Formats: sequence, C-alpha cells, structure tokens
Amino acid sequence: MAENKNQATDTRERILCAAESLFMEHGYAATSLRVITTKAGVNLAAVNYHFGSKEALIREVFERRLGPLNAARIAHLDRLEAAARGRPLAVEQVIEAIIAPVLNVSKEPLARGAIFLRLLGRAFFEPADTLREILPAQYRQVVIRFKQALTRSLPDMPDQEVTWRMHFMFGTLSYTMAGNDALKLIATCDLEGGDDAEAIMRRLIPFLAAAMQAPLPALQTKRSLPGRRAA
Amino acid sequence: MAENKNQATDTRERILCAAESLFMEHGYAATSLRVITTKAGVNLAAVNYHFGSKEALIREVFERRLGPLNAARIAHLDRLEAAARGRPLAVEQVIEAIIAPVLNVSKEPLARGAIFLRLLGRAFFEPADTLREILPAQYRQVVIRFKQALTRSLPDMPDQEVTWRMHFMFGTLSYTMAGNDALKLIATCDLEGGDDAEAIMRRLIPFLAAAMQAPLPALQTKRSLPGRRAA
DNA sequence: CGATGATTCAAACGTTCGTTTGAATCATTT
DNA sequence: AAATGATTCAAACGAACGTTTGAATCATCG
Repeated sequence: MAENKNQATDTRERILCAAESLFMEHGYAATSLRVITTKAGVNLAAVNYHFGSKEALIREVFERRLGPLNAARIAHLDRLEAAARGRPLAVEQVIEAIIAPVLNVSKEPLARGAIFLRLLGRAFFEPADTLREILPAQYRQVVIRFKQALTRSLPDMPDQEVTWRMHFMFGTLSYTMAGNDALKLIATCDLEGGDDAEAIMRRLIPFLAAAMQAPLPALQTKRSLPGRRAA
Repeated sequence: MAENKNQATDTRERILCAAESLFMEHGYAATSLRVITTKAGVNLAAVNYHFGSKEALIREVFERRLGPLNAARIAHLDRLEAAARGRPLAVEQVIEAIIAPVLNVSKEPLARGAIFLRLLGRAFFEPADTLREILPAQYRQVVIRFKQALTRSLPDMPDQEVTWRMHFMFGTLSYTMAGNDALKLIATCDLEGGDDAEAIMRRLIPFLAAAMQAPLPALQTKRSLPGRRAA
C-alpha cells in the first residue's frame, strides 16, 4: 500500500477538470480521450488506468458535483420546512431551495463550478446512454421531495398540473444553466448584466414563482385559446 | 437531364427521415452514416452522393422543417398584429404565435413532426459546430420580431428584463419540445395525459404568460430574497 | 435498340477512436 | 541500498469512422 496518493489524485483531478471543460464544450461523444489527456497534461493511458473507461470517467465527472448539489437542495428544503413548523412553504421558498445551491456551486474558484453547471444543463439533452443511468439516480430523491413540497404549497392545484409545472421549471433551470452557450445561439444582442450567475438566477425566481402559480389552463373541452383581445 | 427524380428524391427523403430519428435518439456525433443508411435502406455512399457530407446532411435535416416553422411563427404574429390595428398584443397572444406553429408541426403524419420537435429542442444543447451556424441564422428574424412584440406588450418592463424573460421562455419551450426524453430522465412517475403534444403546449401557455408578467425582481442592492413567510 | 447520364453498389481508402500492453519511472518500505 | 508496488509512458491493437472510387445498374431519349 504505497502512499503516493498526492500525484495520483492530482492526475485524477486534472483529468476530471479537463474532461468537464471539454465535455461542456464539445459534448461527450465528440470529445476524445486524446484531447482530454492532452489538455490535462497526462498520458493517454491514464484515463483507463484511473477510471477504467471513458464511460466511467463521465460518470465520475457528474457524480462528484451533482451528488453534493442535490444533497444541498434537500438540506435547504429540510431547513425551510423545519422553520415552517408544518405549515406549507411559499412557492418562492421552494424555488429558492432548488436554486440557492446552484448559486453556491457557481461560486467555486476558477469558474469550475460554472463550467459544471453548463455541462449539467446540457446533460438532460445528451443522448449518451451512460447519462440515462446517472441522472435519474441522482435526481430521484430531489424530485420526490420537491414534488411533495410544491403540492403542499399549491393546495388548490391538481396533482398532474403540479407535476407538469415542476418539470417546466426544471426545464427552464436547465436551459438557464446551460446558459450563454444555448442563449447566444439565438441572441441577437449581447445580454447585458448577464455574466453574473447570481443576477440571472435572481431574475429566474420571480419568473418561475409566477409561472408556478399561474391560473389553471382552460379545460381542453372548451374551444378557447387565450383571448384575442389586446392588453 | 434525366427525369428519374422519383427514386432520387425518395432516397434523399429516406435518408433525411432516418437521420432525423437517429440524430434525435443518439445525437449528431454518435450517429454514424452506416446506421443512417442502413435504417434508410440505402447504400452507404448515398449520403455523400446526395448531400456531400455528413455535415451538409444535418444542415438539411434542420433547414427543411425549421425554416417553415419559423416562417409560420412570423406569419402568425403578423396576422395578430394586423388584427390589433396598432394596439399592443396580449402576452398570451404573442406566446400563442410562438407555440401554435409548433402544434401544427407536431401533427405531421407518422409522428415525423414530433420527432423533429424533439430533435429541435435538443439542438440548442448540441455542441456540434454546424448547428452553431444553422440555428442563429434560422432564428434571427424570429427573435427580433418577437422581442419587439413583447416589448410592446409589456410596456412597463425594462428592456433587459424583457430580453431575459424571452430567453427563459424559449428555454422552457425547447426543454418541453425535447420532451419525454428529457423529462423521463428525472420523472419518478409517468406523466399522465402527456402523450398529446397539444395538451402539453396548452398547459405551457398560461404557465409562460404568468411568468412573463411576473413582478419585477427586487433590485440586487436590496438584501432580500423572496419572503421567508409561509403562504 | 443503343447511347447517355443519373444513381446505386461493394469495396477500399486513410484516419481516428477507446483500449491494451509491457517496459520504464517513481515513491515508499524493509 | 535493494525491493516493492503504484504510476507513467510510448507504442501498438483492432474496430469503426467519413469519404472516395470505379464499375454495375437504372431510367430516359434519340
């Protein structure tokens, strides 16, 4: 049992960071182990030595940050619910419990957290089979707990509607985290004041809170889309 | 100039449809020309013969449907604005002009439209360089026109805020179109009544309309996240 | 029918991929 | 200092990739 852990864990860390950035930039399938190891400044064989395979590498890239992030979300929700002493939370509070931990991640040094968030935002759209195992496992608890909290915060809303709106909400959040990459694809002008993740997220909370509490849609039996009259 | 266009365009069409489905299922980089041509029932060399390259193929996959879709959006907006005779539209109307054409696409036979919509929802997260040219070009006019319309519909809202919220909105829409693929990654239960694209989109309109009209976020100089009190 | 040009086809091209290998190097312990 | 096990390294592996090629096949027209 040699104890030269330092250089070994350093190599692992360098690979993880390089992979994180490159997966974010080019996606999983389009990122080769050769560019990863080159960027990390390690030997090509190091990935298979330390992680076993490319697939196991991406698994670790996600798990090392997503696990703590979702745990923090649940902890935040626990704290709010304990303080509420059994009363339902405000929708804004539930949303805050989802978003505030994201902000903490975004503050990690060297923009490492921000890079991961962009990668995570994209993850739901990456068709790589590996992610189809990782993400459900990582999110299962979060979805269950927040669905419960939202159902209590919106007592007059049908269960199906709560579920759908929660998914809409996670979608908006994912897209926003994927961030400038996706935004700039259709942005005609620079989005000012948008470099700061905190400012963006702070815009997102009232946006989502109002959305979650929107009036129920007209039943589809009625022949009515939203009104044709001007504001 | 031989006139055996029938079999030729048939081959092109078979390739486009197969590529559309496979890009949706596995992404651009992970889909090889061999599986595309096998699924299409054509020879491997047919892609390079008819399209020139894999990159040109994906370009055509998007352009053949995205062009008409965005044109329909602008036409729908034109119609609404003409009927309004200079008065600003209701936010719901602007959103309807964005979403209604999507519903028409989703009704195409053999679920071809629905497949494309899922692919399109993912497109903003595909890091393939080709898409980084296609999408901005296809969306430029749409973004400009709808930004104008929304600014008029929300006269009291700062310009930056309108821009951000519009991007949030496009994000929610993309995520929803990417649809079950992304949703099921974190869904713990089957989303009932969700197979129908029209039902989903009808849920989305009031959700987004309320979000767009949400109260403005607190200025970040104030030290206040949304209230800590229960509902 | 025979000529012509478009299309299809099987085969091969060179490149790059993820992974494996076996020797060299390093840090640690006896 | 010698031995040991962990780690790094250059090199190579077979497989799969996008693309090209040249002959075969097809539809069309003089």
